[in-house]
Amino acid sequence: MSWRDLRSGEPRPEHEGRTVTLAGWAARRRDHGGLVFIDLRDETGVTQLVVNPENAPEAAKVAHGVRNEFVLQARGQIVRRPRETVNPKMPTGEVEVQVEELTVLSASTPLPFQLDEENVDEALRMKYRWLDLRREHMQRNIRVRAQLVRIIREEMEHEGFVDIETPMLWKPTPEGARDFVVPSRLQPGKFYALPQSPQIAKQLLVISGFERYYQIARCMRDEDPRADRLQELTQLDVEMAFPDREFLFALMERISVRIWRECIGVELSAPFERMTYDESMLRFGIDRPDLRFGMEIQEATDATRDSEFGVFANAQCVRYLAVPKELSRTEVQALENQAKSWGAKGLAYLVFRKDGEVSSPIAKFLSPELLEGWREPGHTLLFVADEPRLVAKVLGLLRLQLGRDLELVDESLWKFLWVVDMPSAEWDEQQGRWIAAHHPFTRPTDDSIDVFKTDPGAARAVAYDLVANGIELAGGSFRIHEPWLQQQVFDNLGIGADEQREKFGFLLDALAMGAPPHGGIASGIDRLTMALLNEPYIRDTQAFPKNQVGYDYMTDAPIALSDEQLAELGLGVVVEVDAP
RNA sequence: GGGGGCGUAGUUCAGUUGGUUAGAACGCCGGCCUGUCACGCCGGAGGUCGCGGGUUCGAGUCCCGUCGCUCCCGCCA
Repeated sequence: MSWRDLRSGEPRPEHEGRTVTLAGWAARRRDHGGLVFIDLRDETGVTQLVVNPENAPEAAKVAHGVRNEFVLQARGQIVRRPRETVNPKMPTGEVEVQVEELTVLSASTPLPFQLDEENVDEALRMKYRWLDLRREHMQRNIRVRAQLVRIIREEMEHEGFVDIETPMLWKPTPEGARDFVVPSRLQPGKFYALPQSPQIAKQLLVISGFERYYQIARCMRDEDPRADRLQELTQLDVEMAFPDREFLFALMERISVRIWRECIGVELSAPFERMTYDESMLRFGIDRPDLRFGMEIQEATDATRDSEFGVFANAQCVRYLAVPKELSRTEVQALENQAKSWGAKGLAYLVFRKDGEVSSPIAKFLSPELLEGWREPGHTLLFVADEPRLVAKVLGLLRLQLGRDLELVDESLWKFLWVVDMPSAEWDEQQGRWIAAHHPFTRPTDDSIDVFKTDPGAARAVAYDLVANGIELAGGSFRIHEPWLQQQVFDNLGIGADEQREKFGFLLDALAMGAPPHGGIASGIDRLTMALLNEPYIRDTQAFPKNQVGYDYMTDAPIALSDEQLAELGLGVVVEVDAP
């Protein structure tokens, strides 16, 4: 049977006189005792039903009993509304349906929250996600996400990339993020891992002769979620043989331009700007700079080397932000607390007041020439003195926070850029060793291969990130295709020969059997949607997200397993935890 | 693991210096209503103020603890 021959967003004056059947949800009922109006909603829009007891007494009886979110089917005639009752606010506002038959296809209990309510507690929204998703805002997010994936697929297919699925059950790897592990019934006591990314699989596919691979891939990482990152994510995963960085950049730029144009009607200018990692860290204190506002980090290490202020004179690095506001002591105090929570030991400041005065507890330690050089009336200089990486981090975070708080950010802008010449390795404070900055398969630049031995921090990789408005949208690299080089990089990272064999033997074997030069890029679909729609929370780009501790309000997952299930898997639970 | 914020009807919130029976709006229930579109009008139900302890004649309010959520740092190759 046919449920409807017209959808709720469609009725127009040209349909006048047609008898149609509509079906959808009762968004709102206005019951006048006699006449009843019902706004019928489906995914295409809303149409007003009018039920008149004089014409349709049975339908009127049904209509009186309709409540919010009942699912209805209505048969009736499309009529032009009397001129004074036209509703210009709705696309179908010139017409309405005079209902002859009204059927309740499905009732609804009273709702835990109203669909048009704002600021509803997120836990409640998640518990009743099927209601939450009915809201216009969420419908838009999920649909735009689908649209963006469609554009990506079109572009990838157009360039001859082949869509290949890779396993969800893979080998646990201690490098990188924590794995979600999966026990095995047929192999008791052994475990798979859910993929953090299809990184090795896609390299193997290119080695297999699929010169251009792509996948819209699900990835899982057992790390703490944030507003902009979740344990489960979806990424566009790309790999190609005989890689060409310019080709990959142009491809991603083409995809970005189409997405911004077709989804939100914004025209991006490509090619995107490029900036080296070092420059980004120096000027913005972060590897994904937000270029929508200035207030760049300023260098003061040499200038303060001989100052009488011991903190400056003795510090490895002194840098500052020139904040375009005379901050109060209270404001500076709050910022200092913030800075301390990020690891700074303190926050020195100079306020250049508009009246020409300088107010600062440290001014007396600084030479008049220095102060004159910095003088900028109406500004507050915020200094951090420490080792360079910490200085960059703290000032970078302060810059972002002040950019938001002082509304320095021009929200109308879209500032895309490529960050290039990424470092090869990073010092891991906790482990006390160098670890791969991107991943251990990333290709060092030719002259970095030897540099690593003497100065690991200076070694660069053929790696790049795509950044928009301070959000990392994509990241990729060229990979190592020579077994000897891969072994050497493993060596450099302190992964011994036995460990290499045990964890990555299959990769080393594959590299030894005709592996072409290859490289690629990956782009988080959730993050992309978030950036595109200016959504503050990445959760609202997924249909069924989990909360900050990985809990699913709707299904109650994760749950404890029964003793039988555990026994079958050969598992025992050591730590008893209460259900959330 | 650490720091900040929040927790009061179904929902969103208010609740003064600690002081009568904890309020409003929306939603829900009943009644009236034939041109509304956030329909309107009348009436009603609905609360362990997250939980536990303390101070006090008296605690939603103050103190301590705890739980939960959220934002951030760590972590996220």
